[in-house]
Amino acid sequence: MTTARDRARTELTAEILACARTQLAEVGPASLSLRAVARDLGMVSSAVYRYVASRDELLTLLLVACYDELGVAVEEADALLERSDCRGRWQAACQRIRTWALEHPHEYALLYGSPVPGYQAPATTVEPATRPTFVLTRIVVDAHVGPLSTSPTSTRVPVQRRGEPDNLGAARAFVQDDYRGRTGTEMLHPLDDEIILRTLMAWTNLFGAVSFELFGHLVGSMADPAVFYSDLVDRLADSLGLPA
Amino acid sequence: MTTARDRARTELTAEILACARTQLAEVGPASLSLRAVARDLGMVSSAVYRYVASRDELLTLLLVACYDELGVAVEEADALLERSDCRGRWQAACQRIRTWALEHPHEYALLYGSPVPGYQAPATTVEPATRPTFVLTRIVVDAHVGPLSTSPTSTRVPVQRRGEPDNLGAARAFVQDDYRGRTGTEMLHPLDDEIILRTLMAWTNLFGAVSFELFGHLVGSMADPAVFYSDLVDRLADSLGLPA
DNA sequence: TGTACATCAGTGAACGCGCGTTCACTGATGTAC
DNA sequence: TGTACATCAGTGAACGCGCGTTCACTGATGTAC
Repeated sequence: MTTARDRARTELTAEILACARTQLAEVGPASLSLRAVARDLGMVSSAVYRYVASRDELLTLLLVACYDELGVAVEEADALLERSDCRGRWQAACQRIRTWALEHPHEYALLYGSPVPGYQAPATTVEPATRPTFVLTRIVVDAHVGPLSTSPTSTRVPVQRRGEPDNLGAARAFVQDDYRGRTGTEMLHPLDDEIILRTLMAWTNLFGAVSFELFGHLVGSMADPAVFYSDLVDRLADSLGLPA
Repeated sequence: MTTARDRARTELTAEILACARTQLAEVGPASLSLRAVARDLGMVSSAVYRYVASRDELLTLLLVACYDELGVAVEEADALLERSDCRGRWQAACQRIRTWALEHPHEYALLYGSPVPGYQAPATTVEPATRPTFVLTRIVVDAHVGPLSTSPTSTRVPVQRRGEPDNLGAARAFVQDDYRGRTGTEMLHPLDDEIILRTLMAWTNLFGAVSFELFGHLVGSMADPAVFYSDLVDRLADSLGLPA
């Protein structure tokens, strides 16, 4: 049975998180303070400890919340397009990453900027962190080996050569696990290592470009970062073999 | 005339900077404190103000020092190879960026991570910041339009089309200014916009990959980030048309 | 339905710590005659 | 060369601020008989 206390508790926990989100958006992750959150909510600082064990736990909650928010945003952008329109989906997802970052610079910095000093993210954050990335990989999978693919066997030369240590095993397993989880079946033929590698390159390039723009490194190098980013997204789509 | 006071002053200023560098390397930019520097040097905290106007000025000095250090490291790595060996130089420069970052994670975070809360970098830092990047662009210039180039006219289609706003003007001007500064002459024919754009993409990709590795985002995606990075560097060299 | 007890939210004070910056002062190092 | 003055390095105390976390306590909300 859910009592009034229970309801108040879940409500206040939510309020604390919301207030911390506002804080984060205003001052950034490093300056986030439990006391400030308490002040904003009109409580005494020690009262917050009824809801959150420590500042680090609050940071963890924020980390998860932000990864989820970005993940949802990218998923929704992807879902607006026809499933078969892989290039459109790619563009939408990539653009959403950038717009979300520009709308939430401090949150983006928490997720993809320098680690917060003295804070170690626990394992809880690993799964939410994969969420935005999986949207990208799914689009690539759909284009190449998914139900949408018209070219079941790839003509590209895999990067993985006999005798070389397997550097991409983890990424391959990730993609396959996700596919199994979504479809309930195994992938008919695995994604080329060549495509996996290009996806990883595209992934680092996208976030690298967004970080550079957000952290001010593109100033003086180009007139409009948006134009550069769109170009980048298209060229990455080309390199990933996404049909136009 | 240089008095004993003068010598002591320049020495102590250097010691303060060195101590701040050590501090930075240990605790990161956000936790850097004037008082801690003073403590380490055995002075009282207010004494530091004889040498440095404020914490922000100290941060600026560090920013410049680190950009210079990385710049020198990359320049030296580049200089070890034959000037005509553009691909080798590219590999050496790119690898040096990564190794420097791994050796100096907190310094790298100061340069390329989240902005320090409450700190605005002044214009003084702009020029040192270009130093590592220029090494990369010079290699590309040498390969395409410099004295080493054997193909004076490019066959690539420029990105810039009539009627489109000129997004890469700043980058083009930068490259030309640098060339003029180095050689005293104008470039015979300008670098293709296509190549400029690819250089910018490569640039964001390199630092994106290094940041992702350093900030923990590659964990679980690959076995060995070094292998991935080497692969990335080679592929970028390909895309930039650097001869093998 | 009413009473006795247990649970828990929130208070207020305190601990111990750190920070950047200012300011009046001492004493040593320089400079000008 | 010696004296009078100016410059400047470094001291020590203080201001005012913020932080995370603990703890004994009050009072309201729940629960069990």
